[in-house]
This record gives sequence, structure tokens and C-alpha cells, in this order.
Amino acid sequence: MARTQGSHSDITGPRIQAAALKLFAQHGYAAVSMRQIAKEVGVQAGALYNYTPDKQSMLFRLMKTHMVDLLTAWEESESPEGPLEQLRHFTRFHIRFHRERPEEVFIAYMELRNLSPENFAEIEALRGQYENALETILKAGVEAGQFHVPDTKIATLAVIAMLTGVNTWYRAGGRLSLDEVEAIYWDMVRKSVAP
Amino acid sequence: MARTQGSHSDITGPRIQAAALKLFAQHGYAAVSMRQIAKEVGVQAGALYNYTPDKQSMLFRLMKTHMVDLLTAWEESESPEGPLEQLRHFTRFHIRFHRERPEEVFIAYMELRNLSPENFAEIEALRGQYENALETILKAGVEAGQFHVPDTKIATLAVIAMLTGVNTWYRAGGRLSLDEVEAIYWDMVRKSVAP
DNA sequence: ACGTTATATGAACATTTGTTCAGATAAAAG
DNA sequence: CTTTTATCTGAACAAATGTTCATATAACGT
Repeated sequence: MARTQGSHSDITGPRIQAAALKLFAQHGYAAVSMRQIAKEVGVQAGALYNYTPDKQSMLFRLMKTHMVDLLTAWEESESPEGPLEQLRHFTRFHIRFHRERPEEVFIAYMELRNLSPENFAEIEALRGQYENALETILKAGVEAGQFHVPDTKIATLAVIAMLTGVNTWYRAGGRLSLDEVEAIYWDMVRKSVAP
Repeated sequence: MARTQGSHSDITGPRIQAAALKLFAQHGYAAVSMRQIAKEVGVQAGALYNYTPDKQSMLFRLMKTHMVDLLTAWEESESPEGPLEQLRHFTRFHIRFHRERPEEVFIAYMELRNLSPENFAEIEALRGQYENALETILKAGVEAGQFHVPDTKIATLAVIAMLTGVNTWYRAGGRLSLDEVEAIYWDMVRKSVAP
């Protein structure tokens, strides 16, 4: 056999991406073989190389797409007036965006060490941009006297770590709705930077 | 050749543990081979099997030892009076303990999915015990009217996520001393659960 | 209908993987 | 010194790894 009926790169491509995403998130990049990904798609391993130069590029692509999506979504979101409202907006945005992409988030946090140095640097730069968005808000709030944090850089990382932690326990259909979760976290974030 | 001069299980055993710890933390469990571990120790791969039944047991042992050490250290630490002081004590303890064992912490968080179901359950139970320690403090504080948190379980996870995040950026000899870091985080934790 | 291009197969490759084991040597015990 | 026990080597195993490529067929453009 050779080319199969109905085969098309517009279909196979995304399916390969999706399979890699799922399997990397489930078992980890290093533990997943190209043959497993191919099997998930219903194709032979060799066919994957029509869509990626190598395995490592698949990982990088997933992570980069995720980070770019994150930054784009943030920039496109409506930013309210005033540091306090902006912080609230960031809190809601972060929880919601991350909750919608648990697999991408998991990979973006866990597989950094499997990136080549150049790829790693690129992802880290994007992450830095995102952190800057929050730090800018915190700095403005401190200057306006609405926040008190001993160190805006650390507060930024602390808040992000706290919010991202939602993904480790939240399950849809659980005890709490996403709205409730957002309210709870917003209460804690708001107070943690209060004067 | 066969048995080597000066060889002794009391020496080789710990060295294997240390090598596995270092390499698992650096490259991830799945990405590290038994031969790499053996090479780090200066021994052939076959010799490892005098100390572990298989690779997976090495991982489990590392994780279990870490979790038991954590719980033991917590139980042995002097607990002050009153929820607020206990929360402060927990904050300091958590940051310090985790800062002293970055490799163990990293592995304990990242390699859960590589455990067999039974092993996973055992580690998760230990983690649950530790989380309970904090939740107990929070509950007491809420009852005494000293804390306000919408949900003690979530607050527990949020605080732990925030504190463990220290490990992702703190480097000895950096801009801030460990004392300063503790003070900064304590400020945020205290306020986040304030009434 | 036909030529071109896109997309897959399936076999092959050199390496590497976790693990086993018989045999050899060192250390400890008698 | 001799025997027993502990510890390691080195070779071996089948299976799995990432990747390449000649080849075949489907889809598309004309």
C-alpha cells in the first residue's frame, strides 16, 4: 500500500499535533515514541516525517504555539481601568485560559528540559513576556499606593504559581464551578497584595 | 574482572541513589538509562541490580524517602501556639525544607505519572497527609476568627503551590537571602488568608 | 483522460533500551 | 590458610528507539 484513501495534510497534520499533545501530556515527552503517536493517528511512523523534521520539533511547536496563543489572547482581552481591576482581570483570564488547555499547560511546564538550548531560550522569553504583563500591573498598583508587595518580581511569580496550581486539582463537574473558583482565588490574590 | 577492590554495598548503594537522584532531576526519569546511572557511579549496568529490582523501584524509593522525610521533619519541628504563628511556622518550614532538596522536590512533582498505580497511590497518600497539616492550621484559624478563607481545601493547595514555586526561581547567592524570601512570602501568605 | 503532485506504506538501519546470568575476584568469617 | 559470602564484570538477549528512503497509490490540475 501507499497513499491511503481520503488522506490529506489538512486533516492528518492537526491529528498528529493532537495525538502528540495528548500523549506527551499523559506520559511525558521522553516516554512517548513516534510509533505510539503514529498509532494514535492511525498511520505508520514514517508518515510523521512529512509533518515534522524530528521529534523534538514536535515538542517545540506545541510549546511555542501555546505560549503565542497565551500572549495573543491576553493582548486581545479588554483591559479595564485601574490596577485593582486589572489584577482582577488578569486573575480571571489566567485561570480560565489555563483551565481550557490543561494538556498544553502541563507540557509547557514539564518538558522545558527536553528543549534544545535555543528552543528553550525562545520559550523562556515568551514566558517572561507574560510574567511582565502581571508585574506591570503590580508595579502600577504599588506606585498608586493601592498595593503593597515587598518585591514585585517575586509577587508576580508567587501569584502565577498560585493560579496555575488550579490545574492540579480542578476537574470539571466537581464540587465548585469555575466562577466560584475564580472568586475564591481572586479573594486570595487581592488580599495577598493588599496594603 | 569481577568484584573490584574496595567495593562495598554501604558505599555503592548510596552512590547509586545519589546518581539516580541527580540524573532523574536533570533529564527526567524516562530519559535516563540504567547505563547512564551506572556510568555516573563508575560501575557496570548489571551491578545496579544488586541494589534495585528494577528501574521503576529506584524512582519510587526516591520519592517515598522524600515524602517520609518531609512528614517526619514536620512532625519533629516545634509547633508554636495559635493559628497565626503556626501558619508562619509552616511557611518558613516549607520554604526551607524544599529549598534544601530541590532535586527531590522536582522529582516528586514531575515524575508521578511514571509510578505504577499502587506506588502512585502510596505517594499521593503521603502528600495528602502533608496537605492536611496545613489545612488543619487554616481550619483552626477560621474557627478562631483569625483567618478568612472561602474554602480551606483550596486555600491549602493555593498556599502550597505558591510556596513551592520558590524552587523555580530561587538560586543561592542571588539577589535575596533565604531569610528575605521567607519574609516576603510570609507577608503574602498572611495577607491572603486575612479576614 | 493524463500527467503531476501529495501523501502514505513498509522495510530497513544502526543504536539504545531494561534486564539476566554465569563466572570471576575481593572481602569477611572460620 | 581456607571456606564462604558479597560484589562486580562482561557478554548476551529480545525488544524498542528515531529516522531514512524507495516505492506505491490517491488526489488534483489541466
